[in-house]
This record gives sequence, C-alpha cells and structure tokens, in this order.
Amino acid sequence: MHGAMIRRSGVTIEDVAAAVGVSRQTVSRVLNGSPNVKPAVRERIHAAIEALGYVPNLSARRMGGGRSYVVLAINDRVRTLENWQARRGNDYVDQMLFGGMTACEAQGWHLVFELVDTDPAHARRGLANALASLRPDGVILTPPHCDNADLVALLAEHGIPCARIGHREGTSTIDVFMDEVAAAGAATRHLIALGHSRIAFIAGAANYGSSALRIAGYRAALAEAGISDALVGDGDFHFETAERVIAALLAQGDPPTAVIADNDEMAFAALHIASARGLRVPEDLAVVSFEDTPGVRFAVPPLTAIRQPVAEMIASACSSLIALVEGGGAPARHEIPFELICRASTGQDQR
Amino acid sequence: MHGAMIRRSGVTIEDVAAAVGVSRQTVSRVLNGSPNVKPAVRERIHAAIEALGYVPNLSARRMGGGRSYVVLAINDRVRTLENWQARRGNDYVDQMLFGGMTACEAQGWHLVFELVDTDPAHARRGLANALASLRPDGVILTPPHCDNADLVALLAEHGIPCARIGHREGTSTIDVFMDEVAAAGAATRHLIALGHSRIAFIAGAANYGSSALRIAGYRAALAEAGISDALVGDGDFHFETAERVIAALLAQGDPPTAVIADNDEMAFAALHIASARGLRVPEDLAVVSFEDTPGVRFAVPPLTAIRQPVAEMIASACSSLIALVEGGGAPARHEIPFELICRASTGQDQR
DNA sequence: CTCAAAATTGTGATCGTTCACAAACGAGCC
DNA sequence: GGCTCGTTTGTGAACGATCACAATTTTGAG
Repeated sequence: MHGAMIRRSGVTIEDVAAAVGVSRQTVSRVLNGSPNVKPAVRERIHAAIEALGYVPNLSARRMGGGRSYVVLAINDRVRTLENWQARRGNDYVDQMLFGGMTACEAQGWHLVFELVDTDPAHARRGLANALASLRPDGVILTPPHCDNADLVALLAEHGIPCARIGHREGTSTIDVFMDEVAAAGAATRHLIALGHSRIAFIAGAANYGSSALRIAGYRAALAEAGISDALVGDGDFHFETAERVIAALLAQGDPPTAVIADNDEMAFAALHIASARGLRVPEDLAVVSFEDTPGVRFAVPPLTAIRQPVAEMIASACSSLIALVEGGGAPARHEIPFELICRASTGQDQR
Repeated sequence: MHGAMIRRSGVTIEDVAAAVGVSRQTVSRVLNGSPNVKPAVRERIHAAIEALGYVPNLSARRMGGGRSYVVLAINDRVRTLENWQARRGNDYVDQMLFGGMTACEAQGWHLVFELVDTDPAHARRGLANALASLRPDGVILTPPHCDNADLVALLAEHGIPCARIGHREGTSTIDVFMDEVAAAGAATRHLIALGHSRIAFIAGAANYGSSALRIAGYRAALAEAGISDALVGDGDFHFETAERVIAALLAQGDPPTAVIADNDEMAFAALHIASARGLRVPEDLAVVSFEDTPGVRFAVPPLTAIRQPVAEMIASACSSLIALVEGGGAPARHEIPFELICRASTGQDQR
C-alpha cells in the first residue's frame, strides 16, 4: 500500500502540526503555554488537538529534557497486608490517593506511588532507584520518611522539590502539617467543657513526632483549666496494648471519666472495655479519638474525633509542588486546619 | 576542566557500557535477559550495574519502543472524599495499592493509578487519554469499569492486555474474581449450622453483579437445608437504608434471628439496631458481613465476615499481566479463594 | 517609507533506550 | 584447512517530545 506507514502508536505532535500547517515547535509552544504564538494560530492548534484527540506522550516529554509532569509519593514499605493496614489507619492511603490524584489531575499532572523501606540504609537506595527510573518533577515524603534528613538531602542533590507531610521544621522543603498541639487542646477543652476533670490521654508512640505534640497540647489545655493531674498512658496504636493501658488507668483509685486516644483503633479499645465492664458511654466514660476513619461513625456509640485532613494535606502538597515547578518561587509551609467532630461518644447526637 | 561534560541526569547505560568496555546494546541485552551474552561478560556487566548504581530510565525505555514496565489501574472517579470512601469500602484502595505495588515491584514493574469517569461517554475518552500519555503495557479495570465492554474494546484496539477485577465472563481478558455464590453459601451454611433458620440477607444493590450472585448463593444454601423462607432486604450499601430495611424485617411476625449484610457498613447498622433494642448479639441476633475491613475486628462484638481478598486479586491481576507481556501465552481466569472469618457476632471468641 | 526591535515561526540536536540489521567470532564437520 | 552455521557483539536509526538557536514576519517610531 503506497505511502502507508506503520504507526507504532497514536497521534503525535507532528500530526497536529501537519494538520494545522505549522511546525512541531509551534504546537509544543501552545502545549506549554508559551505567550509568543499568534492568537489565531493558537486557536487552530487547539482545535486540531481536540479534533485529533491528541495527548502528549509523557515519556517523550521527559526525554525531551522538559518536565515529567509526575509527582512521586513515597510511602513506607511493609511486608504484610496486616501491617500495611495497621500502619497509620487504613484510610490514610485511600485519602492520599483521592486528594493527590484529584489535585494532580486538575493540572494535567500524574501521581505515582512508590514503596520505600524505612530502614535508613535501604531508604536512600530505594529513593535513588525510584528517582532514576521515574525522574519525577517533585516528591512527597509521608511519615515516617518525612523525618529522614538523608532523603531530603538526596532530593536536594538532584534538585527535585520535596514536600513533607506531617513535618513542620523544613526550610528547603514544602511542609504540610496540621496543628497537633491545638488539635489535642481542642479535644481536651471539649471534654473539660462537658464537665470532665479526670481525662486520660492514650499516646500512640513516644518516638512519633505527632504523639509528643499532642501530649503537649493535652497538658497545656489541662493546665489552662487548672487541672493538675495529667493521665498519660503509653500505647502503641494497637488495640490490645491500649486495652491493657486503659484497664490499668481505670483500676486506679481515682479513675478517669474521659479518654482521648491517639488513633481510632485505641479508641475502639476504650469502647470495648466500657462495654465489657458495663460502663455507659458517654455517661460513665467519654471517648475522643484522633483520626476519624469512616468506621467511627458506625461505632456503638459513634465516636467523637479529631479529623486528620489527610486528603487536603496531600492535595496541598501536590498543588504546591506543581506551582513550585511551574511558577518558580520558594517552598512555603502550609498548615491545614483540623476539625473536631462531635458525636455520641461525648454526648452529641449526630453521626 | 578538560573533557568534563555537564550531565543532565544520572548514570546511563552508556556509562555502564564504557565501564565494562562493551557497547550499549550488550548492556541492554543483559538488562532484558537476552540469552546470547557470554556468561563472563554478563557477570562483569552485572557487577558494573551494581557498582555504578545504574537503574534504567523508564521514559527512555518506553521511547526506545520497548516496554513501559507500567501497569495502569483504572478506578472510578468521584467528586468528593465522602463518596470516594463510601465507594466500595474504604480499604479497597488501600488493599489495591498494597497488593498491586508489591506484585509489580517484585518484577521490577510499576503500578500507576488513574481516575476515570464512570459515565460511558467520558469513560472511553478518559481511558484513551491515559493510554496516550502513559502508554502502559497492561491495564487493570476495577468495578464498575470492569463491566464496560467499550473500554475492553478500546484496549483490544490498542493491543494492550487487560485484567478485570470482579468479572468472570471474559475470554480476551484476564478475569480475576472470587466465587460470590460459594461465599454467600458458606456464610449461610455457617448460620444454619449454628441452628438458625430465619436468616435475612441485606442486599447492596440489585444492579451490582456481585449482589445478585450472593443472593443466589444464599438462596441455594437455604434450599439445600430445606428452608423455604428467603428474607431478602433491599439495601444500598449505606447505613441509614440498611437500618430501615433491617427494622422492617424485625417487625415481622416471625422475625429473623440472623442477618447477612452485603457489606460492612450495613452490618454495622444491624449491630446498631440490636444495641438500640436491647437484642444481644449473637444470642438474639447473629450478624455476618461481606467485606471484612479492618474495623470489623473492633466492633462490639467483633463481626464474623467473608473476607474480600482484594489485595490478592490485584496482585494476581498484576502478575498475570506481567507474565502475559513478558512470556506471551493467553489470558486466563483466576478464581481467588474467599475466607469466612468467624468472630463473636456469630458466637466465636477470636478477634 | 525605512529600519531596528519585537514578536512569531522553524530547524537541527538531544534525551536514553531498544530495534533492525550487519559484522565478527567460535565451534564442528568433512 | 576451509567452510558453514550458530553465537556473540556492535552500529545507525528510531521513538516523540523539548531546547537552543536561527530565520522570518510583524510592529512601530522617525
């Protein structure tokens, strides 16, 4: 068949250029928003792109030396599904995917996830491999990678902008975080306003930055109300440990009438103990949680909780990275507002 | 500095070739597992790759006309986080990410997620755009896209292998599914074995393939035990509706003593009603759920559930796609075994 | 009307890899 | 030893975009 060419793939920039009667570079300029294109030509190129259904090939763009239009989100790798789900609440990733993809897509970018070992020796190598193979334009580090200075340094060496979730000390990075101190304070003050003075805080892990900040906020709110007794229990984010810790607190001479748990799973442990001992919630024991996974609405009773705005945080990280790459400017810090959602476990009626 | 060149990026295949003293093509052969390389040379190349920390650039590979080493997972796009989380249980995506990434990574592949509108007119276009920009080597369609024949056709036109999750009719596609009929049968027989004969099934949605199959399995198990009364309630996967439906069933003259819910959220509704009416679970009302999100272990009491093996399904889909691309062969169907996990809501002790 | 400056458009080189094909090498057979 | 055939290695072209720079057109001031 004379003149027929075998096409390895779909519509290319040359096809658009040929259809309009301009060079590929002019089409490229339109794609990349260069100002120096005659309005009439720009119009015709847009029409041709639409008509032909042209979409730029991401790999080719990357090869051309331009941007990759890819944001890489780094999560910690775990071995089993159980560990993965227990990691940081099982809807953390769900929210990441939603928030991140929605934000990236709105700008014509893509979000790619990669798992990297937390172990420092493997972490650097894992990130380096991901960078080499994907060549992202920006990287998001989630906990606990966000606290790994080595990874931040590696990204700086490569000149790749970095956003950190749940970290607030950065100067060279985009830090996106919520005010953990204020959130714990709000939860504590909510209970104090309801008349409680024996309020326990079940911490997740001493070495987690967020736990320490929350304990500080809790203590500050108590102090502010003139309550001298802080009742901090050492949990590990898991049900069984929390059960023991809460049981021990309740066995004291002057037991708590309210519990703040560092995540939902531990709040469920509080409900479970209350149920087992015939304590009414919230009358005998009020419960507040940090996290607000969808399931807490269906607990018996539904849990009052500080909502962790994960989707918003990731969306903000993506938007900021994109803005940084496309518009220049300097990395900034973004505090995302938290929310205290009052439900039946502290006496409110709503679900 | 004489001879110094400005490097736009990291280690390339040429660097490895130069270090070993061979041509790039020989290194490429080693990377792609070609058999025709002298063992001694292969050895030295592997050593150099290791020493230099070389990782192939994915974009360049794709440009070279080879594979992209990318599996694209298509999910339905929704507008709000609430809808996203309510979609199919909030840990569906969590499991997808874990199962899919783990499987892909093991083969040196990558998993990329993309959101595509469910609306038929936009769906085709959304997928076409994703294909054009990412050029994946394989695509996974999750519900409800898995049932969209138009998308399957589009992939066939492009010659891109396709795996469908939760679909079992495919001939040209890799279909990965669980035996919904048998699972519902197992749940039903479990309750019958515990002495129940008034067993209700709260369906999720009539037009969901899986709901219909589960109802069939439920009815078959009843018939098998000589129980003539099937008590099917029409739910919509949501708490509030399920609450009404279950209340109506309990108001009957001869109310059910057991409820099977089509997802966890509706099972929580059953627990909630029981708690509100002072019915003991499992003594007065036994509850079985389909889904087994992590939270059901912390319900009061913990829920017996059919575990939906989402992570395994996605992992299987990825592995099969990769095998198909790398090894040839024909698409096959994969039935993933389900599991009935017995907990306190049907009388068992474990969590 | 002329000419310089600004705006617009086009051309070759380039990114890092694989493909297609050609060349060199080595073993086995008569 | 010479020849063929299979194994191993190398070379130029290609993929589809962007970059750097050059060429052309348009604009506007004198």
